Amino acid sequence: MAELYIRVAEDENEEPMEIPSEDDGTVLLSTVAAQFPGACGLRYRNPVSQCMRGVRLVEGILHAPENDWGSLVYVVNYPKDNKRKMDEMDAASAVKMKRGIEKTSDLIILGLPWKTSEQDLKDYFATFGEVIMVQVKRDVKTGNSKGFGFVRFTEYETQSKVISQRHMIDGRWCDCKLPNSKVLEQFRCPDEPMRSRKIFVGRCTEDITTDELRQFFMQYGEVTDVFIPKPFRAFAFVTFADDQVASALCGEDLIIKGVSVHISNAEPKHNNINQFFSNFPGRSPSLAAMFDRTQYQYPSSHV
DNA sequence: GTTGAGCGTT
Repeated sequence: MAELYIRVAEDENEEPMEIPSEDDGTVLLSTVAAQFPGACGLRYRNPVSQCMRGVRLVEGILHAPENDWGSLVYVVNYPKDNKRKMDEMDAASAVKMKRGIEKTSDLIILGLPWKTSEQDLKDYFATFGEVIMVQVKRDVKTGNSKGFGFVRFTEYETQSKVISQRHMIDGRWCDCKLPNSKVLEQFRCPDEPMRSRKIFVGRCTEDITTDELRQFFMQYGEVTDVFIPKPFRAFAFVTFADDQVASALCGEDLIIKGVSVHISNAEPKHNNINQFFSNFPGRSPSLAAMFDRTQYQYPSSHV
């Protein structure tokens, strides 16, 4: 079935290097990157059409075309360009390309019946468009639903439609909204440099390993470190070679192994507007947003 | 074993 090694080169005309595959026939992007630092994927020339084709990449795992790598030579992709050395602007724009102009967010679903399951949610919301994540928040001890959950769609249009109306789910009216955390982030200045190469990955589940985090985040840029505190505390740190990659990811919700993790600055504890305003019951998002903006009118050297 | 406004085990 699967070959032990596949042939990979920086360029179609260069001498290929043999790279080992996994037992299931897939190839880890990290294995490719071990030989070609900064690699973010593979492509190959389709012998029939003579066009270049991309190799499927899912969460750091490269999948053989038609279940067989064959003896083709696979060419390494680098972020944005074929250039091994990307400049700083390219690093940031490569990430921005990935998230698009109108990015989708997790939506909070309020008012769920206690009995509603994740499958129920998926079945219901799939009638609006492709669903990539659903969660029902539960009591960790009892497993009982807390009556709210989250959903994420592929298409921004689907998200807009879902927000615009009420939803009858299992006999109760429910509301879908942007979570408060997102409302504040909307006003975050995306070009504000962070100067840190390290990101905080919140809402991790215990089954996500350092290897999986590394393989997942490699698609955005070269990963130099992954740290998961022990004992388990539901978060991790990932460090990139390039601070602009880290900066561009901040505020994102990314889906790893079906769970929505939240990316933020790695050292926000003392300077977190979100937490500051969450101390006020009846807090005003617009007030928070104004405060947020004033933060960015000052040079960040004193922060 | 209950409940019905909220905000996701930093």
